[in-house]
Amino acid sequence: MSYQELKRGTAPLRYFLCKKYYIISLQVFNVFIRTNNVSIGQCGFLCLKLKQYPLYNTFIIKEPRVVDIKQSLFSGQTFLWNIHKFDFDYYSTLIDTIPLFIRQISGNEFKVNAPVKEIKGVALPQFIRHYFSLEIDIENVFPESFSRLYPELWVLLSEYFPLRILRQDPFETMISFMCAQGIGMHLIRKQVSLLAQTYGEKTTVTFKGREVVFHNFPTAERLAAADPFVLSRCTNNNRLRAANIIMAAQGVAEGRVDLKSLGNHQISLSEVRRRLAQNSGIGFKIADCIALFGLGRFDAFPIDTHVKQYLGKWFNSTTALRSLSPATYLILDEEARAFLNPELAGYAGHILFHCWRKEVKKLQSF
DNA sequence: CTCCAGGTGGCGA
DNA sequence: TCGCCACATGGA
Repeated sequence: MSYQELKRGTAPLRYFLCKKYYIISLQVFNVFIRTNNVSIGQCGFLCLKLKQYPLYNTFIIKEPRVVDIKQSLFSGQTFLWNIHKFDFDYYSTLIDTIPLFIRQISGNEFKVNAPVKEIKGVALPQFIRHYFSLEIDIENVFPESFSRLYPELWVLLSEYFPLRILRQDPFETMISFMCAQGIGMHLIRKQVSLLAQTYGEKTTVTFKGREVVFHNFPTAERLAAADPFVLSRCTNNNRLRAANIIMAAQGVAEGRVDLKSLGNHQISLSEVRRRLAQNSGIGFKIADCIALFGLGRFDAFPIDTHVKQYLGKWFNSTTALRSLSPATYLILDEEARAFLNPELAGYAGHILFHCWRKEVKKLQSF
């Protein structure tokens, strides 16, 4: 099959529901797999666990392209990489599954299907639109004046406009970001993964004749009843973090922490932040992350070490030179809202965040 | 060996 | 309010 033939063929988005998980079988974005410089076929189906872990809080939709599978898996630049990355990091079974997919694609089972009618349009099921926040238009994310005020930055940023912020489960987001304090992404992912494996319900799914094992993210009740010492094996042996997670889970399980009501956009952002930060182990930054990724509050603007850095470098904030105390945090938050659209400050901030990490810091991990 | 990773909270000046 | 420090591990 020639490359041109492959390029013409795309398949509709298909999806199906397995318990809490959506597994998407997709060929939508005209992604092609290529190994050793030889195209072996269109990516027939990438198994994407749609309801993935909150640290993977972004998703990039790019134009049709050919990707080198090895390069894309490890260079971290492409849409395809992101999909694989979800699966590879968390499910060893899927590490075996992907090569299997490739074999199937390269064999007789591969078929070219009908073209996709809509990718960003209404043809996509509503939950997909919602999950990928497809209703957010990049035109509104940055104020009109932004490209005039920061022309060089604008060029860098444009590469990141297809980035979507995912609307994820609030509890899962809360616990996951509690694991994300002052350590690298590698360890953060490991912790979340261990929590799921240790306390999450096991689900076996038959997919294309193969058994695929998933672990649901643990329920609040399950974590609330956990032993701190045992749970600390999942939190980098950090007893304090383990205890905080258990207390937070107890709060949710007992209804003291009502994440659902916090999702009400009538409540002011500062009130959401205040209530979340009442939990031990949750400061302003984690609270804003929960709001942004778990509560769909795209106005929430989490400030971490990277954000602080780009506020100083790109926007000449002298406040960013100070240490990140709660007081400094609030000032930086105000400053950022002055040159961003306050309603979507967090959405813009996340685009800036990834642009900073990749283009300036040259970090590989998403 | 040192420094830094998508922080938080406790402490003393 | 502000500057340190512990918390814990691992990769560069």
